[in-house]
Amino acid sequence: MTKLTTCCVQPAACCSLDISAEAQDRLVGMFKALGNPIRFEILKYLVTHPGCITGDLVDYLPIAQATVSQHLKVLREAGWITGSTEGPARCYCMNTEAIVWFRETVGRIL
Amino acid sequence: MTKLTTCCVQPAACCSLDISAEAQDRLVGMFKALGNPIRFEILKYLVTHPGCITGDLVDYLPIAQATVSQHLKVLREAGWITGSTEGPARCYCMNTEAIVWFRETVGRIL
DNA sequence: TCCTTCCATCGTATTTTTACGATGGAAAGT
DNA sequence: ACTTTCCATCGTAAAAATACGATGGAAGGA
Repeated sequence: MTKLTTCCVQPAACCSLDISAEAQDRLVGMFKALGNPIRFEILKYLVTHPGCITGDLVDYLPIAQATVSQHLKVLREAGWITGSTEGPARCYCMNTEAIVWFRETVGRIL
Repeated sequence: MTKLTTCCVQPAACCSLDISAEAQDRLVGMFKALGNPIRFEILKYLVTHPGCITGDLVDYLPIAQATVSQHLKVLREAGWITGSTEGPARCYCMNTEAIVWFRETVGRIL
């Protein structure tokens, strides 16, 4: 291994990189899900409009309903949001626990 | 706007969502770049092997040299890492400033 | 100068993502 | 029971990401 340390500082002592394979998969999935402008916009919208339904997002976003649903599914599967049935509609919220976990995990390994 | 707040809690007072369009683009780009298992592995490797060269990563990762270079470019353009020429080789390091910015921004808006 | 090492970029094939319209299921109102 | 509303899913087209081998440029050693 060639090691050249003249070009950058050593990592801080806090960086342990102690992460299980499962946690890493989960984390990468969360990164991937938010690495899309529309999905980021959805999460932003949910911050200011907690409990809104799919139709609200369809009205707000410049894309078709089917596409919004698809993005919501990605965010749900990545754990960023939760959806619950409210009569005929579907109510979406941020998953606060997941967000806390994300922040803590990123803070721990990076 | 239909608002159903029975299904989730209100957002914390800390969540301002105050982010410029440029910052949002940068943030989404950083999310996107790390939303790939290989690139996450690269960043992890750089934490424990700061200042390593491309060849080290090529030896470590199960993919071709051209692909490693491509991933390094993505991480560089997203701001996660910096590369400097060290003779014929190329030395890579995490971009500490960018990581701090990422952590702070995520903490502020989510 | 010539050769070797190191690695970024090009061209391209394959896979994945993103987007849409169409369809249908579930729930509420008539 | 019928209709309407709401939205997830299906099928598919287009765009983007990912992977590879091949090529060539830049730097150092022989």
